[in-house]
Amino acid sequence: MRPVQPDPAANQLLARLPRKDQQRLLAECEPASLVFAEILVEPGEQIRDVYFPLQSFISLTTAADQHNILEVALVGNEGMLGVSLILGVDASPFHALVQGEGMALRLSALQFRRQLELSTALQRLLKRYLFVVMCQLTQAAACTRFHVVETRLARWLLMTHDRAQSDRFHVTHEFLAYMLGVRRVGVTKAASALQSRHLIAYSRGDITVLDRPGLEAASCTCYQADTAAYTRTLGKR
Amino acid sequence: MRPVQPDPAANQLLARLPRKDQQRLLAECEPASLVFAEILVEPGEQIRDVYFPLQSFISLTTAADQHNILEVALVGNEGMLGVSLILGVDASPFHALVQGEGMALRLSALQFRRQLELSTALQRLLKRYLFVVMCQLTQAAACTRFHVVETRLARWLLMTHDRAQSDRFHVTHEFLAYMLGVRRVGVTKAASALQSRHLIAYSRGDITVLDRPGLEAASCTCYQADTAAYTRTLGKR
DNA sequence: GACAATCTGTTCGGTAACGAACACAACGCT
DNA sequence: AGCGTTGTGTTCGTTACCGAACAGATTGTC
Repeated sequence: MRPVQPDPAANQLLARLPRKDQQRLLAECEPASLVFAEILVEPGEQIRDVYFPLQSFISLTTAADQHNILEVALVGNEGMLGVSLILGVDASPFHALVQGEGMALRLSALQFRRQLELSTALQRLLKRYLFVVMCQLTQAAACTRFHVVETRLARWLLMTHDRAQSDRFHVTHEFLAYMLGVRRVGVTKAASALQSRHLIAYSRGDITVLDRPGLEAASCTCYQADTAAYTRTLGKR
Repeated sequence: MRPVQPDPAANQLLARLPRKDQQRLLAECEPASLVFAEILVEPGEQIRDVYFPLQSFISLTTAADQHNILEVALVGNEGMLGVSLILGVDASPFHALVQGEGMALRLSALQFRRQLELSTALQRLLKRYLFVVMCQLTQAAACTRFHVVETRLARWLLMTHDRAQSDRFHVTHEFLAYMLGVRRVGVTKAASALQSRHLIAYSRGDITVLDRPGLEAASCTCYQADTAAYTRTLGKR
C-alpha cells in the first residue's frame, strides 16, 4: 500500500536535513506530478518554482546555435532543480525537461528563498550540492569531448537507472540522441551493441537494464567520478 | 610610470565592490607574481589561497582518464580563482594552471572566508560570479561537442585577448592543443587557416591578434554567449 | 483487418577528427 | 660555427561520426 502523502525521505537532499529544518521546509512544499517532456524552465527565464524530485527525474540541457542540444546534467531524487537561486540569481542557465514521470515536491522561488534564510543547514547542504553540480558540469564537458557514443550511452543508462529506481524505463533512441547530442542512428548502433552483449534489452522505447555490473564496465569512468564527487561532498548516508 | 603597488581596480570583481568592503579586503591581500605554467591547485586538493588576477590569467582544466585534458574555463582580471570556497567546500573541481604571466592579488583561504563573513556585498558579488562560471561550464560542454577546431581556436584567442590586455601573447600550438583537447596538428591547421585570413600572426609561440572583429566573426557564438552572461549577471560597469 | 503513426535497422558518400611519423626552420648555447 | 632544443608544417592510413534517405517492424485506432 502506497502512502497518500509522498515520503519526503525519498529525496536524498531532504533526507539529509536535520528534522526541524526538514519539517519547516516540508510544510511549505506541495506534491507535484511531473509529466513526461514537460518543460519546467528555459534558460534566461525567471525561475518560478524549485523541485525536489522523488521518483521523477529531470534533464538539464543547453543549446549551441539553437539546433545543437546537449544534456549537461540529470536531476533525480539525489538533487534539486533551481540551484541558481542559492546564488541569488533567479535565472536558469539551462533548459529543464522532465525525463522520467513521477512525483516531486514543489516550492515557489519566494518560499524557497525564505526557507534558505531560516535554515543555515539548508543553505549549507544546498551549497554543497551546487558544488557537486559544478563537478558534474565539468565532467560532462570532458566526457562529451573524449568518449565515444557507446560508453556515453552506457553512462547515461546508469545515471537514469539510479534515478528511475527501476530496471525499466521509457526512452526512445530519438530522445537519447537528443540528450547525447548525436544522431539517432548513432544511438541505434550503440544500443544494439549493448543489447547484443546482453547488458540491456529494449523494444520501442522500453529499456530494461539486464546486467548492471556489465553496464558499469561498459561505461566510461565519468559515471564513477560523478557519484564519487556526490558522496565525497555530501557524505554517505 | 607604473605604480609600485598594483592597482586593485585592475580586477573587475574588486572594482565592483563598495569602497569600504573593497578596502577591508585589500588590506588582507598581498601581491603575487604568477609565473607561466605554475600549477596553483589540483582537483580534489585543498585550496590554500584564492587569487584575483590583475594582468595574469589562469586556465581551469579537467581530465578524463588521466590523459585527455580539456580546458573548461579561463580566469583573468574579470574573475577569481577559488570560487568553491563560497560554497563552503575547500576542494577544487579543476586543475588551475597559470596561462599568462603577471600580477594577481592573493589571499589565504582562511582570510578569504573571514572576509566573506564580514561583507555581504562580497558574498553577493562572488555568488553572482559563480553563477557566471556555471554558465561558462555549460557553454564549454556544448561548444566542445559541436564546434570544429578552427572556430573553437578563434574563441580561445578572443578570450585570451581580453584577459591578456594586449594584442600579443605567448602560447605554442602544443599548448593550445592541450587546452582545446585536440592534437597539435589540428591546431597548426586551424591556426594557419586563421593566419592566411590575416586575422592573426604567429611565430614560435608569439601570437598577435591582427583583426579582432574578423576573429569574432570567425569564432562561434559561444564567445558572445559567455560575455553576455557575464555582463547580464554582474552589470555593465 | 486496414491504416497511420511510431520506432528501429541499414545503407550511402562525406568529413573532421585521430595516432604516428618525419622534415624543416628558427633560436639559444657553448 | 656547430649542435641540440623547440616550434611548425606535412604526410599517411584509420576511425567515429555526419546528413540524408529508405526499409521493415511493431503498435494503436477506426
